[in-house]
Amino acid sequence: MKENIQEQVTNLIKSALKEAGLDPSLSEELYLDIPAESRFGDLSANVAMRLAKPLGKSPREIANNLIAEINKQIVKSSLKDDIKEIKVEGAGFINFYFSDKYFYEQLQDIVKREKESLKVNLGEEKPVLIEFVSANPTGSLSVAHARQAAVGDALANILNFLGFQVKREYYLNDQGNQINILGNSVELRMKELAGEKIEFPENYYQGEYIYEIAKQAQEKKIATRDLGDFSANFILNIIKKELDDFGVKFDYWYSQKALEKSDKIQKAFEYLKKKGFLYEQEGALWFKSTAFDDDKDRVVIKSDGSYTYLAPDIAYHDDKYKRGFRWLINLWGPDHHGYISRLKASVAAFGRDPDSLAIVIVQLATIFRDGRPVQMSTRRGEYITLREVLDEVGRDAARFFFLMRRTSSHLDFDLDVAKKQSSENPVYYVQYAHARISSIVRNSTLKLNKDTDLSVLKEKEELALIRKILQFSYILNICLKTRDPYMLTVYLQELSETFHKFYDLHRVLSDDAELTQGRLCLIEGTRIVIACGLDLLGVSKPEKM
RNA sequence: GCGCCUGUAGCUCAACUGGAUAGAGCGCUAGCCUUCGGAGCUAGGCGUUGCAGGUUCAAGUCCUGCCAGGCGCACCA
Repeated sequence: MKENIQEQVTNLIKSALKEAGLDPSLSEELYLDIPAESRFGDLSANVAMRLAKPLGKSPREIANNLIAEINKQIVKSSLKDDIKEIKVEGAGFINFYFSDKYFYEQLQDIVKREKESLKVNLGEEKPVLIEFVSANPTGSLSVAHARQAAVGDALANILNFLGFQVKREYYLNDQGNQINILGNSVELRMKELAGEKIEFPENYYQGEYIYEIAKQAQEKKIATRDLGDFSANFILNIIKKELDDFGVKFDYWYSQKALEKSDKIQKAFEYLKKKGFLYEQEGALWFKSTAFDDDKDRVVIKSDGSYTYLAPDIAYHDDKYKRGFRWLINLWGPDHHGYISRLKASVAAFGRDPDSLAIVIVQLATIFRDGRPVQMSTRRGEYITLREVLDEVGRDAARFFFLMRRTSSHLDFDLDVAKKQSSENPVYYVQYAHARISSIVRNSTLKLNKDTDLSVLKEKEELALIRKILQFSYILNICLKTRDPYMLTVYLQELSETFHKFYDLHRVLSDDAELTQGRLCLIEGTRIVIACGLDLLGVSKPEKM
């Protein structure tokens, strides 16, 4: 693929600034974006407006001077044939209009090299560990976990596509209080099943599935002290199956129990002690997180000698870096946001850049059925599970819906809409575009000729479609910057819409062989991009529906 | 009380690092099937962007205050 045209244009503007005798540092203000409407060109620069004040000149005057300079330079550059026109518009925007030739070349490249042509290497093989879901193995995954799974997996796919070396990890909380309570819950249910009269505490696990585990434990004659592990393992297998059916595969399952058995926590503490970040007070051991922007210091070893949750977590994150990862991404629920500063503090205490740990807070989703929110109560063990959503709407709709809103925003998930097979349902809308294109290509008597002359594509809708196709990598870039795959779902809907509009006005298959060939390439290019986007989201791309 | 998130059309949401006339879908109304998949397309109106100030050439976006909602503030995990 050619050097990114945005970079080239940026460089062009920078050197024009220099030639115009302007302070090069002013170009720091420079930025380009793709205008919302194509009537403002394909790329738009706002430098002139940024420079108006420091230079004491009007933005349009500056813009005109810059354009004159750019025009001089462009003749010598490789952009000569790619840019058709540069205009000052509005308050002083410098708008670049790409040539049709540029569009045809790019489209041809996509049709020929398919997915490979869409890749942009931004990650430079940087090893990234993305940790998500990490739910305690004490019950089925909830919709909150489901959303994290969808977001984490799609984000991992996107980063991988952009050239990062991504691994997915699930931190397994297989030891501690919750597991003990789980074991006790099962023990009590076993007694109940055996006919004993019991009183079941409120903080025990209330769900029906505890009976099922109790039955199994009875049959297998599990010793009482092993009930916690047995139950956790039993549930873990359920979770693994749920994730598998959701299409999410983890590279690593990191056991907290194994971590605590190792000497990693002691080693980490020794280091922190040496650096003076640990101290004793009131019989407990404290981590001096206030040295790194935390509100207060945090206990790591309680006065009864046991670890707090933070202790293994400090060692765990130290270990992530020691395993060679240079960028850590954690997906957490909103209830954990107060935990961010102390974990980042621990990263900083090891002398690492706290920004190399990114915490993405995944907001909750509310499930709607028949137009009303479905009430949940974790206390009674009543909550909508990933399994139920999967059974009800299927994997594709579930994954797409969980990604449809910005990750940091609350999401309303309407089960009734997710089940609909109409334009109301965005998943079907996008998949339908893919299936429709597949069908046309299948029905064509002419075989797709990837070398055909694309300059037959002159209609407004055809060029609009190419323009949209070419925005794909720009969109992935936004996903990277925002660490959020959601923009891709918006883009795929827009791309599908642009395609449907084209389709409605123009016939692909006609008596005109050259036009037919050109349009076959156009829709095939569209299909390749949609397919690639759906792959990244973990949604299937049907050729027939 | 302190901290984080949210507040945009009747509803669900967009608006990418501040950028051009704040956009989509649903719902409502009226159209488009002898043609490649109608699971599609076209047209119609819906706004004091919670309120009040401020910064800026430019504010839904940034800052301050207030109002409303959600979440968090453990020697729980």
